[in-house]
Amino acid sequence: MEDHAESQAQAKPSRIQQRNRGLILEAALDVFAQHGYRGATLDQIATQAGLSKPNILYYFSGKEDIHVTLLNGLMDRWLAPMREIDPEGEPLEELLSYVHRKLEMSREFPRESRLFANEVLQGAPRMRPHLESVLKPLVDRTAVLIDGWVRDGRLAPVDARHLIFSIWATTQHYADFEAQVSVLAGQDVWDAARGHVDRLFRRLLAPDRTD
Amino acid sequence: MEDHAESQAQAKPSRIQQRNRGLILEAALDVFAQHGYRGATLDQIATQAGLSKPNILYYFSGKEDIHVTLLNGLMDRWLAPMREIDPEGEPLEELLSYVHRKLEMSREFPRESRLFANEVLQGAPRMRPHLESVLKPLVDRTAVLIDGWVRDGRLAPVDARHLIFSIWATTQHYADFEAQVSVLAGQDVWDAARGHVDRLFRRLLAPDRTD
DNA sequence: GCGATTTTTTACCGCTTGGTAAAGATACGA
DNA sequence: TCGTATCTTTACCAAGCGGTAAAAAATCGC
Repeated sequence: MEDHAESQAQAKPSRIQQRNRGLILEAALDVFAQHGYRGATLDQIATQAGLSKPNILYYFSGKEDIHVTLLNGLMDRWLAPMREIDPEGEPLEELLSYVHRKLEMSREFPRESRLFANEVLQGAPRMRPHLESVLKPLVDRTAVLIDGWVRDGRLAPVDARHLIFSIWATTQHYADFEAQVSVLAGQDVWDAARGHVDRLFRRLLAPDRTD
Repeated sequence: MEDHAESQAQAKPSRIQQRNRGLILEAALDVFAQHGYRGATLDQIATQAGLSKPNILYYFSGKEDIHVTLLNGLMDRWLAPMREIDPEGEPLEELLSYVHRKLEMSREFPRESRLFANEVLQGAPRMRPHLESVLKPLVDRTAVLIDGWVRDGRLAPVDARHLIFSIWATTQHYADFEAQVSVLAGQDVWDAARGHVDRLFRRLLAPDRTD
């Protein structure tokens, strides 16, 4: 317990600690995404991670700790596409790029999408503070940006917040409702999805040419 | 046990049976929609229904029985808006009416929406047969109808199946992700939502005037 | 190599879960 | 009113849950 820095939590996680915490979070992502918070069990997570249950509780203080660690850690990656919208860019292109980045995230990280979906579906009991403190400011800022673009006539009139909802809904749908989509869609789901959402939002947002 | 009709399951549910099965299903809808299948408990359902747990198991053979009864019973109501699309109607109006009916369902029956969302999110383990046998034929039929409209130039070109996904995604989003929407949206969410989705799909679907 | 620390395992615990047995209460037809 | 069928309650499990204590094992600084 001879810390160099006083009143500081343990500073340097060992190699083993890093590796095992990683294994646990990876396994927990799988299990939570598939069964939701209450449906997931520590035994499942432990088995999937290749560790024993008490060993997991050596690295995390409990089930909830694992869950919020996952959620908070994912938030940044999840919101990155929106942060990348360039206020100086061409409005239509910026928003369409955002749509495509979001769709790509659904394709590459469906578990993360389902983890959030599960949490929000159940009322976001463990994430609401984050929604208020992180998501809301970002959305507010983006909405102001979009409103400005609309006011300048560089985008067709649109409700910025509901536009954002639509983008989230349509893109995340392919990850969250994959069980349904796979029953109903043909092959090349993602190709068709890219073409469809591009067309959908292009037609919505392209300003009517009045020249 | 003196049945008139032989080899028939009990034909006439008594008043009490009807009432209590109804109470149970109503309570279970609440609980399942909020916590998902594994997160829900029979005790919660029993308390909410005002009955004892063993009494609930007198009317249903188990937790799963309640769940599939709910799901199957809801399927019809849930798919009704799509069935109401009139092949003889004006394409754009028919599809926009469908969108509005769907949005109205999200507003009026958010629990039902979340129940389905939970089930599909988890891979539709208890509903996949229904998806294949009921949902898929209906969607196939509707897609053929839409394809025809597009071929006749009465709708702008669109991938029928992905159009349907978009309609589901955008409208159900307001029910399924209400916890998020309520943090981010202003007042009059539903008014704004109606205007937004109408505009979104009108611009997507309205054929380009080439006269 | 050795003492101290970190990591892992074994053996549990109290509680909740879905579900059951069987007695008791209630409703109902004759 | 009485017997029978329906309904409800009480008292329980066995299994699974999240979590803990403490000893054993592995690791690491020296």
